[in-house]
Amino acid sequence: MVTIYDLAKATGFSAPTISKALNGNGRLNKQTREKILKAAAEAGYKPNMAAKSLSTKQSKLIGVILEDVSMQRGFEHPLFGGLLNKFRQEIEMAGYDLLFLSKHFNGGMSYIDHCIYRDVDGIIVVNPIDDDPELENLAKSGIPCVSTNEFIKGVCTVVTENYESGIIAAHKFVEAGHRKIGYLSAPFREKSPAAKERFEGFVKGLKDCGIEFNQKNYEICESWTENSGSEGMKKLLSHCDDISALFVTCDTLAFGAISYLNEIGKKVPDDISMIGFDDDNLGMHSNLFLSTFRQNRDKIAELTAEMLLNQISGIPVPKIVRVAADFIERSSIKKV
Amino acid sequence: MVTIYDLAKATGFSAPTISKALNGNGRLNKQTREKILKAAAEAGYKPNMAAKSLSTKQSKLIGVILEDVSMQRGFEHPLFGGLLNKFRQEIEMAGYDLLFLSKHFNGGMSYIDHCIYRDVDGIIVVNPIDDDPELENLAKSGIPCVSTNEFIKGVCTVVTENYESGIIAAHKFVEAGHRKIGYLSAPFREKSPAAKERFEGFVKGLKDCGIEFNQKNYEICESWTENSGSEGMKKLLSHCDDISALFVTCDTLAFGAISYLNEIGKKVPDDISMIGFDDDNLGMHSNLFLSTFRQNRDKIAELTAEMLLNQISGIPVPKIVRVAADFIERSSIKKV
DNA sequence: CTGAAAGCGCTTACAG
DNA sequence: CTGAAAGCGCTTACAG
Repeated sequence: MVTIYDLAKATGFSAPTISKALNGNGRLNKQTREKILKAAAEAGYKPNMAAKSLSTKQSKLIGVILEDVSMQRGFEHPLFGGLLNKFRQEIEMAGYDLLFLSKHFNGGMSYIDHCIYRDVDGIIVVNPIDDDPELENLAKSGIPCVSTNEFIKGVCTVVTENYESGIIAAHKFVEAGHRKIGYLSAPFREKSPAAKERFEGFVKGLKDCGIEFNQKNYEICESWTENSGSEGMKKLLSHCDDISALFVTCDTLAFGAISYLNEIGKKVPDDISMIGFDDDNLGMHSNLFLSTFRQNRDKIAELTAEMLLNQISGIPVPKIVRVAADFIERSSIKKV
Repeated sequence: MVTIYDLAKATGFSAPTISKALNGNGRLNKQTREKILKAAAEAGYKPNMAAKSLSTKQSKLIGVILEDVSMQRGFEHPLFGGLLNKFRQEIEMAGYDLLFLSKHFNGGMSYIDHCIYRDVDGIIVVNPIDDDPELENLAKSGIPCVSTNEFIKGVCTVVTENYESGIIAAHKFVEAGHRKIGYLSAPFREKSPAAKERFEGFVKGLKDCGIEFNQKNYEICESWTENSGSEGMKKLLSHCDDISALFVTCDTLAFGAISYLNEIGKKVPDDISMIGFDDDNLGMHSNLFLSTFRQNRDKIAELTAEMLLNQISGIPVPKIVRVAADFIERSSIKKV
């Protein structure tokens, strides 16, 4: 391992001068800089991050909170995996590495302790545990923090245009001639606006078309899993109108609903049209038939990275940024 | 931020003594230790990893190489995501964090440079770029290293029992009465034994049953994607016997093959029985009908973590450990 | 059992 | 433009 002292000896300059040359900051004679850079390259000098970190108080580490409690798929989650891939690319270009924050670390550290321990420069909350009280503490800790699709007090966030998507879904159904329309919802959560906003947008969209949403045609599933989609569908059918179309908060639930419908001999879209949300990979093999919304993972990741990096640099950032979802039309909507 | 010097001042002991108490190493008076620990807890002392790392030369960081070139799904890859979830849990209990190694870091660092920069204590190669020359350099670097399902010179590895699985697949088909059997393969790669071993096991399995595998019934796809599965299937059908059963190296290819078969009006398993490999999430919504093998992600992750941690501690580890895959019988095999 | 000294590799003011 | 001094927070021999 070659250090700046080796370079100092080799070039005849002092350690601080080597440091300046390497980091490109401060005034320095052009020739001096070049000589040092050349020596560094020849010697195969690699900076040591621990030393840098200790003296600068910057770890160049971004903490990630990704607790996939709702779907239990961890890295395999349909949205989070893709989002994180892109986010990682973005921050890597700026010299940052990802560090997954954990509560189970080293026999039960809190997120904050983990952050302090590793001196993370910033945090991205991709998917936390519902209403985890630790999150607001994180926000208060002063560590730059940004979330995706999650409202946390004091934390700026990038959120999909759920409301607008709901409106679009309603219009799609109405345009296809549907009038008796149902809604199968994921559970509402205070901090995660998806379920609520999609529903409200949907009701608004129907209203735009002169249709009052009928509460009889509404049901909330117990969680975000496929199974609860099946059960929710069963419950919904037990009290709803003879609906010809159904909007479902997410594809996972939609697939569960479809399974149940198939069980009782009903087909999508012949008997009931359907729109989901997420463009879940799981759907790729239903012969890509479920119309759905695809959250713009790349855009969300880019904006999140930008906002976090700006915060770290002390540049003010907006509290909320919205990103449109793309409607993906496939064959689950029947014209009537 | 409270440091060991603060604790030294508060308790009247010296910094080295504080350090000993905190780390539980070296001889120390029991009361002294207790007094210091109590003071540390009261003051809310958190160790600083950068400082620790600088003086001990241990970062408590495990580098991860995960370049999903073949399927391009990154974190969303069917096997790697799950494997990494579990691996992360294991090493976190030992106080290690994950650090994703990248070639694009900071404008193009090599893996090794990234490792040196962050001083990683060990490396797990989950899925590298095919025949990346950098890998052998990593092995030579002396940093403890372990791979999964990948043969790299000088690196110990945990591999699924591909050969044995191939045998099982053959037996399943034969037991169901099939005689004219085909094989649709992923491309062979020198370092990744999956495709080759599965095929060889399959041929052996047929032989066990007195059936000589007919090379006419064999085709290799161009990559691991669904599309190439469709194309491979098309090619296979252009020259094979009237096969009634087909083993496919992986589910992704199998799904592509099924798509093509459906296109030309053939059904699985009515017209052709099929077994895949991976228990890919993608399959969950084909109503879970494709029989397949599921690699034991948890076991692989546990063993990988154990081997890496042992290596870091200087404990010798075996070169290769094999883990059985579970055959998952669903409804894609028709009795004839 | 405990502490004084030195060091890990780098950077930050501050002089000159 | 360049360097001497000190410091980041912790640990490692080595004395005593």
